[in-house]
Amino acid sequence: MIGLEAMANFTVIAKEGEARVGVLQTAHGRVETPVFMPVGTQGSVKALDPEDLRTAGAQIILGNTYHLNLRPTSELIKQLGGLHQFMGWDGPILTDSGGFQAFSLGDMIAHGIRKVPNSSNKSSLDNPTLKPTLAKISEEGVQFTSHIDGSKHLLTPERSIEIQLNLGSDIVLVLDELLSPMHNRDYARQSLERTHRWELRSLKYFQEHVADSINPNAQIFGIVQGVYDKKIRQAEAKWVAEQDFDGISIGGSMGTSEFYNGDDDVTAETISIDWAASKAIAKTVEWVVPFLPASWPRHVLGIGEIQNLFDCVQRGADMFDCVAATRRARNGSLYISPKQGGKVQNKYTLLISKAEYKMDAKPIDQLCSCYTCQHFTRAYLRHLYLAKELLYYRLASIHNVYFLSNLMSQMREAIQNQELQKLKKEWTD
RNA sequence: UCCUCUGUAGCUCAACGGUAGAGCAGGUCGCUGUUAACGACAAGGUUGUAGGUUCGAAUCCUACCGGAGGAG
Repeated sequence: MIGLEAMANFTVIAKEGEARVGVLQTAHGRVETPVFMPVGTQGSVKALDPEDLRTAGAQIILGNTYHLNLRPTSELIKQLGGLHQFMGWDGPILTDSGGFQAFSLGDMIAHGIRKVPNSSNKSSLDNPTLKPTLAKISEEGVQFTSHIDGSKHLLTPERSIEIQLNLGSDIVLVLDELLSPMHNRDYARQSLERTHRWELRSLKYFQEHVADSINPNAQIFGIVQGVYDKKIRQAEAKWVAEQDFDGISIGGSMGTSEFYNGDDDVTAETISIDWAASKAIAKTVEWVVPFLPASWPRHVLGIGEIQNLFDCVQRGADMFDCVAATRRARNGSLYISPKQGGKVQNKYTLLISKAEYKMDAKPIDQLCSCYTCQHFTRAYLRHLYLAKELLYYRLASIHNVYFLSNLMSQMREAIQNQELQKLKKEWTD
């Protein structure tokens, strides 16, 4: 039954400064925010099944338009009842539009850069090397060359939404283009105008087709792009805020480069790549939030390192997705709390491969109540990791997902008690 | 007992008589809308031993020691 009294999809229930606790209603249940969303690119949060996800505290997960449409195709998934049914996850799903792949398979390769620059890849920013890419952008959309079989696929804004509706996504994202720190201002301006057109095309297609999709109560989020430039970001935020979206994703949060500088207390002379990696993301959130409707959930795309979570929540962000938790887990990097040695410098992680854990009978984190920490030692996990035992990937991923879910839960409680600053201090001092 | 082959990094193997290298293991790191169970870096050596030939030997010769195979 279509709700006559169009219930708000998002309700803010507590605030501390700009930070807020909210409840997001989706077609597959409610989500308490601020929330961390594990990434399940290909219809699976790598190494975890839906039950693992639940016990690890995941409320909502992310799926991917580009990957799922290449394989097994969104039409197949639709025929099998949609992504929820296909993968056995009955909770909320947010789907990315494929915009990130246009970037990561395109200019990110061409420019030889990483999403978030750091000192170790500064040289590549200084010396771009042009390499063959798998994605080309035009007004029509993104022309992909499949990384699987080399076949060509045109992803238009309309097609992106069609795919996401086929998947039965609860939160659909408009197709956007990310800007690389290597792009010049001319390119940036043209790209942003094109992204506006893509967003409107996405929205139109969504409005015309969602009612007939397998998830008629799906929502659609706009995306605010822009570079690391205060004025541009705010103008973009203003534009997106005027459109008929259910929420917003803040995209292109990727540090910065010497080309852009919109911050008052940073000059081209003092800016550094390291500074950018740690601060630019939070600054971007800070800049755009005042221009966004308070009733819109605010999602920061692709962000999820612990310091960034604190910085962005504090500035009014509600939702985060990030591959870091699960990728780090698989690569031997496991989250630890401050009392266990976690700090900004080590990104709140330990490297389980280190020789010092060879005989360590303690859990990863003695304060953690995840399944892994309740049952297994560092020594055992190190052994599994070095032996490349499959069990390692599951146990490590359970821990990292639980750890971030639990951290977000602590943040929600802290905000309700006006103690977010105190909690942040405990983590960052 | 004889014949053949073979001894190089912890392991498996490269290197025309001309600066001994690689993969793996082990070590230290990196990872932010996943092309990522991935990637980077450093370390690691009296080339089985003892002689000889040579400007120069892991490489050629001799002996010994260790291993594999064959014949008896």
